[in-house]
Amino acid sequence: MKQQKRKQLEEKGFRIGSASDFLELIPEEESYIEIRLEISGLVKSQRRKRGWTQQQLARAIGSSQSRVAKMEAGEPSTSLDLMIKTLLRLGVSKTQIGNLLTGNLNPDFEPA
Amino acid sequence: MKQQKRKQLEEKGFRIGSASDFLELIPEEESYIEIRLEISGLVKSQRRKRGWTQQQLARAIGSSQSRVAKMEAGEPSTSLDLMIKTLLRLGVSKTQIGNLLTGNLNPDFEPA
DNA sequence: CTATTTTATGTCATATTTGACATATTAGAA
DNA sequence: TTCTAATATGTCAAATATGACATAAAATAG
Repeated sequence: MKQQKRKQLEEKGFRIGSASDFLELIPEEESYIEIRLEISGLVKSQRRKRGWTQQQLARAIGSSQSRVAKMEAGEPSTSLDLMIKTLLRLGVSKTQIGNLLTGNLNPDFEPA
Repeated sequence: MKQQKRKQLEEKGFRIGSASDFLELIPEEESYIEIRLEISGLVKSQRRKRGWTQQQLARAIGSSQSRVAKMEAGEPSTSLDLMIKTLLRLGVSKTQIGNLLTGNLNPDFEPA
């Protein structure tokens, strides 16, 4: 029942293309949403790691608590740009963000 | 003369914070722009690798040639979201995007 | 070189994102 | 439990991104 997943995403506000006959997400759409969710998840985990409230983080990036909540929920109303800026403000490096996407568990890993 | 760099970015449309006394970009702003430029650079190189014109790529993502040009130039008027969607449409994987950010030269590298 | 294709740049109406705010829900402590 | 801090959810005006279009500049043939 892929219909379920599709509905959930659309309720969240994602615009999903008509895709295949079985109404599955095409791989690109899956990957795109996956990337957003991983990034937003990192925002949440890093904020917590630093013991900050959403309110504190919001001030640090010149935004509001509700925006941070939406960002951490991966809502489509928040951009990857804002998420990346937020991660950087949290002290997360470009390399760490890269490692998140490659699936490497060690955030500070660097290839030879 | 960091002033120069700052001016160039502002002419391009980037909004730069007041930053330090020497009007340098704070590290986060540097990193953010760096990330955007690396991503946009990958769009350009991958499009070329596939022998596509900007017009062709534009059609593939439901956009326009001018938007692709701006994206490849890393102009602030184009979002990371659009760049990522574009890369995925070009067949670039999440892992490859990650490797770009970690600085790994081999796009298909995966850590043990 | 000239013609043709490709890419860059500027503008604009529309669409989406944004911070701010109110308020609901949840988590955690006493 | 009740009280309180934290987080989630909904709305909205302002800010920003977007596709489309025109046209300039640059690249590439021929």
